[in-house]
Amino acid sequence: MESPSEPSWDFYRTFLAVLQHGSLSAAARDLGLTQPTVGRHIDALEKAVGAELFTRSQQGLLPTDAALALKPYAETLANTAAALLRAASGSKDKVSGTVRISASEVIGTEVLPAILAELQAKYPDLIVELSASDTVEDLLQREADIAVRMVAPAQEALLSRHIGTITLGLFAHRSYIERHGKPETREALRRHKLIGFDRQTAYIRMMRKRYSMLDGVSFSFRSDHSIALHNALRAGIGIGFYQMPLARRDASLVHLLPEIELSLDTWVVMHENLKTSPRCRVTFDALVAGLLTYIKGNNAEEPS
Amino acid sequence: MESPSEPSWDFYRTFLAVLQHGSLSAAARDLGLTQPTVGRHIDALEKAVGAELFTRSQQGLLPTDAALALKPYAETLANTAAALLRAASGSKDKVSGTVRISASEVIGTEVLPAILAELQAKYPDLIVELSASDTVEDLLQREADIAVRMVAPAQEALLSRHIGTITLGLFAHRSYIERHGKPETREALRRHKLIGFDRQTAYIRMMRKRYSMLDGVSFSFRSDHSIALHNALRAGIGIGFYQMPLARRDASLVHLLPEIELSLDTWVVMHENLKTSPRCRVTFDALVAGLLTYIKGNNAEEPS
DNA sequence: CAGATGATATACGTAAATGTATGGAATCAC
DNA sequence: GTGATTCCATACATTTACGTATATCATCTG
Repeated sequence: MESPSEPSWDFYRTFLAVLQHGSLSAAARDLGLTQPTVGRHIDALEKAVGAELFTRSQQGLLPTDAALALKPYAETLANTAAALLRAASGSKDKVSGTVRISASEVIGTEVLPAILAELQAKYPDLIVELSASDTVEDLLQREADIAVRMVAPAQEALLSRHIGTITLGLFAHRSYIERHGKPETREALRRHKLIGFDRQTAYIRMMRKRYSMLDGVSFSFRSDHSIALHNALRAGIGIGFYQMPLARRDASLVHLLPEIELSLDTWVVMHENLKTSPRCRVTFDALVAGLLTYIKGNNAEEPS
Repeated sequence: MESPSEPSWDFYRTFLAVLQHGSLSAAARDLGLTQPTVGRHIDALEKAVGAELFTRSQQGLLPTDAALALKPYAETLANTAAALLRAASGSKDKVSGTVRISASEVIGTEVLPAILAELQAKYPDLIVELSASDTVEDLLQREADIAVRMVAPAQEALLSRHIGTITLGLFAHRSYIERHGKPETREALRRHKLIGFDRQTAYIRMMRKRYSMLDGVSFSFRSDHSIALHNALRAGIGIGFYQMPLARRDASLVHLLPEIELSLDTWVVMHENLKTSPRCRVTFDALVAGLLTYIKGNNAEEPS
């Protein structure tokens, strides 16, 4: 069926490693191979697809357009291979093996650890991989098994559970208020230091839409890193949005202008095929339960 | 990073072949390997994932539950690898290489060949793979590059072009009318032989919804194969739905009860990443243009 | 019931893929 | 500028993986 015989699938793995590391040697180190072997793999793949994939130089390999065009396919292969191994890990009946979770930076770093700690205490053989990033990972491409999402799951073949809305309010650290005073009106905000987003990822663009009420306001501290923003706020650099349930845990944070409120609708999503897997099922349920109790903190209003 | 080193990706290919063919020997023939090699691959993979994948017997290998659970992953790998090779085929500027098209059986067998013949006459280096099936192939999983769909494309990351609606009417072959007479009312239909669908695939389920107006009617000839239905109708077995533009080509088909009409909304869909590929671009445009002229046949009503 | 066919498993020689070692060229540090 | 580092390329040795051949068993065929 194939004309001269399909190239080895291992070549794709090597190809991706070279693409990611930028050199034969670095790729070889990562793969546990040697540099000549990696070079041979690339040679063979180039001959198989009939195109130059890299322009060789002594400080590394520069990918050609053809190589960049193939990159997403190679990434899908890697994701799928990893997902296959995850699916194979652990036994069919017991809760064991690896499950990979994707969540936003804030949720992943501030909220999930406690939930997952409890889960792992209950199931000692369960291995959790947590990807805390504001770039949405694709469940259909098996980049993760379970995701906590702030956007409604549009795709079919995904099993999703609606959690509710996480409310965000304006907060500042006590030390900031002591130094700069407390803004009592929306207009007063313009005279304060505001903390906000920098780069535009898909996730942040969605956030910005909800922030539109403050369009005129300019941020004096920007970062595309949610955690950096959180730390800046807690360090007293300025005023920014903060998840209410999180703020309730930290008495040194002051709630400002309580009438300003944003809400993030939240879902837990899993690939349908995984619902028969005990470890995924159990993790899914734990995330749903944990996030529900987390959200409960929204209802109790904090006195300023 | 990996504990003892990831298994070779080639093992997954071998694994899938064994799963599909049901024996080491058959898989070996398909892959261009030998039976001992395939056996070693399976052994190695079983050891790597730590689970039995097949129960060996002398008349073949029976997949275990674990193997079946891994099958979809292996299939995705195969699809992606094939898509990568397709993407790599041909040069960047010229229209050459392979493009894989998915369409329904009727469209794929009756309509597309003419369109694609013209396309290939224009671009002799273009290789077309046509999958004519009523099971929807997933573009996100790279099972095909371009698809002709009868459902609105919900998923993002897909570039789609709306074609319009294909109208279907009730038809019978002239020979059938001569033998059984021509039904003039909807009630009269109950005394006639009707041709319709059998099994329920996702595609057919969607069709059935549109057929609901005829729910009470029972089909006297059923098949899950659209082409078989077409041929049965043309052979004078009975009355069935037929795409109007197709019926206009065959003078021996008689249009019955013209007030009964169904419509299939039609799209041409392609993965967004492929829009820079000349061969996909050109094929996409040709399909859009060809289907638009095909649909034009709807407007001119045929005298019964 | 005998023979053909097709399946897995094992033994063994060979070819292919990998690793080791070395050379040469570019970049960086001091 | 000189030494250290990092990279790719090449030559050579070795291990690994593959194919061939064969044995054995089950099933289908006449």
